Amino acid sequence: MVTIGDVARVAGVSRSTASYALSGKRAISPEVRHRVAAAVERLGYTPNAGARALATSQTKVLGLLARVLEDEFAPAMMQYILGVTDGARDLGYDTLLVSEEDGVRALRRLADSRMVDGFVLLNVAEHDDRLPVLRDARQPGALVGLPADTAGVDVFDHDFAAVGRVMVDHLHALGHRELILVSQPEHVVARGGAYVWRLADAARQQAEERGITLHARFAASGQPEIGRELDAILDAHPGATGLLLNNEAAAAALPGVLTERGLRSPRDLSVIGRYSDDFARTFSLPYSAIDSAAGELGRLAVAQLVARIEHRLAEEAPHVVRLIPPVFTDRGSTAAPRPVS
Amino acid sequence: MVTIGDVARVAGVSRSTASYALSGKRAISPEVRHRVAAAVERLGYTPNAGARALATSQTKVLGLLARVLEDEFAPAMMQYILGVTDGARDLGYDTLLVSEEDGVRALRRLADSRMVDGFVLLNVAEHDDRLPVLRDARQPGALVGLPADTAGVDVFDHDFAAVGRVMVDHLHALGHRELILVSQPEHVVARGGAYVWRLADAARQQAEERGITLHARFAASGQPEIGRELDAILDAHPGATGLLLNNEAAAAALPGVLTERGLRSPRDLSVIGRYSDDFARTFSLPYSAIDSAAGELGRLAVAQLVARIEHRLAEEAPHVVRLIPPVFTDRGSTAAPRPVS
DNA sequence: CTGAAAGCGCTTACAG
DNA sequence: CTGAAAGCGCTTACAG
Repeated sequence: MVTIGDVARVAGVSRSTASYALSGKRAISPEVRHRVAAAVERLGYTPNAGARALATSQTKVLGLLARVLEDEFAPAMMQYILGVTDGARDLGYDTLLVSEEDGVRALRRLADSRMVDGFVLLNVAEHDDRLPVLRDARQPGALVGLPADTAGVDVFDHDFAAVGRVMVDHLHALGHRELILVSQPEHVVARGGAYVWRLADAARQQAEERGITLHARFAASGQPEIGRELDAILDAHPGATGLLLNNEAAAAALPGVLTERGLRSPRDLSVIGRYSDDFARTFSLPYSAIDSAAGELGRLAVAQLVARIEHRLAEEAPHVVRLIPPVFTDRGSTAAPRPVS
Repeated sequence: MVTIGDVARVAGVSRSTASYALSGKRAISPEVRHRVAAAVERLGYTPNAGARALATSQTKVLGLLARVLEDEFAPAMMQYILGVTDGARDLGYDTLLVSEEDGVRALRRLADSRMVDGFVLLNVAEHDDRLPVLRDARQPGALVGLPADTAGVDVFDHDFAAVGRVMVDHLHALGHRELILVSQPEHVVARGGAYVWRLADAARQQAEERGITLHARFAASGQPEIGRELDAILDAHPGATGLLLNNEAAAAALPGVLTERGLRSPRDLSVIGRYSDDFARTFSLPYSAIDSAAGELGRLAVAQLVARIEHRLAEEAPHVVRLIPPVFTDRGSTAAPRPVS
């Protein structure tokens, strides 16, 4: 293995000079700098990451803690992860991805062994058991997902409350007076998916303020249950003219359900979903939908985290809670309700 | 930070003894072993990963090189990644995930800086530019995806040729004599997705052997193009009674297309797809399909890689090329073709 | 502008 | 069964 000692010897300088020439941390004569650069080039030198980490207490690695809840659709996490890994690389960091069941253990292991300079937590729950450990760690952390207690961490998430309000307002403005909201399965919520509540509560409150009816329901995250459940939900609320879907599986199942019932959207039913353009395009989800870019959230979290790691933030800079606003993509699945016959 | 020196002092032994007590690499008196364990417990000691890596030349980290081709559906990669990260953890390794555009650079960086003990490459192309670099690296590598030249690496992939044969045979046995195969977009293939060819070639050959007709077509990876293209393809081959889909977007778009045309599966058209149960469930893909578990592939690759890293394989143990067989999931979308009227 | 030396926190021959 | 010491490959005060 070629070390900085080899570089120094070939360049005819001391190891410290070689090191400084590479880091640029002190003035070096142009002549020496070139000799060192040539030696590096000739020998194909790359610093040993472990040695550097030991000497500097910096690993240039970020820990990314993913978390797959039961019944959650894991692939949906990919966009967040790519946002983090790409964002990290742009800032000079690599990313250690951890998916193990026991996030607390993983966090402790990476923190205590000094494998990473900071953490990004994905899929953060309302009362996430990883948070106390993160606050104890010497490395800073940024979250994707809004917990109840945001002390000591930087937080980034979609503004789910705004999503709920936008959904309701959009249909209300078109003249709808009775809506159904289909959320993700209740036990996903129970496991910590507070975002489901944030959206539902805001929708309910907005409906109340507008003086319209909102039926809020949970539903399965896949076939065959979701098809039957949608049918039952539509049966139960024959007066509803608008359907809000916070559940990708429901959006995918709905076209078939409507066809079976002889219904068409938006003629018989206005529909607004919540899913990414990417999913809509690949899986033919045909409804107008609200989303905000997942990758952007990952990048934001990383940028803030790296700023803290590198102390480009004042030591006491307040932690941020940043909720990014929803974006509405119109696919023509909403219209004024049909006049009551 | 608490170091092994602290542990040694508290336990009243030398640092080497403390180290040996922890590693178990030499006999230690029970008494001393307990004192060391107690000290570790009391101080909350965890070895510094960088220091250990420097001393042992082992990082206990695997490099995972993902690669997202243009127009590929990134989330589909998630299952492979989770197979790798979970598999690695079970064997005592962490995973550094790299998604950067320039895989060659990334590979070189991780290899030369000694950040990882081995590599897993995802989405390996027929002539993958990362392979020469991997062969030059001192760390071993395992691939998910079958390249043209498999020298010096362990290879794991789906048996796409078998998938093609199974698809054709299944419909041939039911009495079909004219089939259509819809593959992924041609430029995905051009970028290295040789698996598309492997499936298509095998299907074509099998059709020939069976004496039946197979029309092979490429199609878009999403809406709105895919819907129109499916329509055009069906228009072009009115005599076809069976449809083979190596394209998730096509499977998602087909129900709507068939409904529009007043057709039903399997009555008017037998359909076999290729996608995971997970996708089928979440996105209401209704067709019988062939797949093999992506996560398993990731785990297999990691297991073999770790065996090499830890020299549990004879130094000259031949590299493996392992193709895992397809599994058919029947969703009732195939039947005998209707008698010609 | 440059060099000799100490130190980061481990592991592991070497010696007893 | 245990300890003193060297060494892994860097960086960075200290000295000139």
